[in-house]
Amino acid sequence: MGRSPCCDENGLKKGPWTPEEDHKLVLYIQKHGHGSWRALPKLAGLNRCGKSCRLRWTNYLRPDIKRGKFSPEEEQSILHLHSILGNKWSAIATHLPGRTDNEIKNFWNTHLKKKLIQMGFDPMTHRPRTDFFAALPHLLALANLVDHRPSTWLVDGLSAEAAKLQCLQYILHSATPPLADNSINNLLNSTDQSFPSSFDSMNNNQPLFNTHSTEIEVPLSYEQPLMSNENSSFSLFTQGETSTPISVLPPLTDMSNPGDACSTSSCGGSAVASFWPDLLLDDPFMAEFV
DNA sequence: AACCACTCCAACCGCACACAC
DNA sequence: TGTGTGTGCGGTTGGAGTGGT
Repeated sequence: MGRSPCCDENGLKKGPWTPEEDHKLVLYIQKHGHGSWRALPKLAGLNRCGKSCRLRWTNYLRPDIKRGKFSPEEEQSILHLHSILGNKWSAIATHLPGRTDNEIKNFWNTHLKKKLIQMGFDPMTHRPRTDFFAALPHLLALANLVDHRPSTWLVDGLSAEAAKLQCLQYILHSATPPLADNSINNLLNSTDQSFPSSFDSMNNNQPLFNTHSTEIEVPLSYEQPLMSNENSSFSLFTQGETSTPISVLPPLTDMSNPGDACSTSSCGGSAVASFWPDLLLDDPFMAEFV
């Protein structure tokens, strides 16, 4: 099972195709079909390898290829299919008539992937990013809230330490459900190209994640401006399937620029660790975070 | 006008798999 | 079963195009 040597052969032309080459290839395939790609170049009078001919035909010269910008519907389809299939470009292409896998791949890499990253989503999982630096400002903000919260704000029977742990669990857990496609598309279709981060949603006192459903809720601020401060309380923290509220946090008012959290020395490991109970530090996985 | 940085996409590369012998 | 060939696929790259200074 060796590699095809066709592209390694000397004397074969590489690089951009000329109109004459295109014409020869189209003429030959229209007349004879492509048959064996390896044999085709010689038969068609082309100084190219078969692989190059196949690529040129399937990605550019095929008569059923649709060219031009991707429509919003196509964009939505790609997002949906990618969330299911991953980087299976050829499989995605079969659902988009007239589009090639290469075209879809390029569109993904140059547009959609960047949009998702800009929005704070992992383009591979379609979930909010859970890496340390993305999660850290959440952790710091919530840890601060709990630390400075009067005890009456906590549900009876739960210590502040337990609440902190549940905060962390909530943050990490809330990132696990797949992002609903309509949520992604609502974000992508937003006229504001500077997509808000999850912190913006927190500034507007809107929960980014709905803990009672498997879908992530699109904050109202993404779709329409908030009319007032109604619904200003932070969402209930729930614990697994019991959905038992463990605390209700008031609006976040001290996060005018939470993204700056990592630019200060307070971002250091020891400072972060001081917020969390020792049991977190004992856990090898959690120790990675603190 | 010249230069630079950045974007975009056509084309290439190399791996994996199916199949024939 | 092992080997060679043909093809498909996903990742990567080079250069043309574009916009900013």
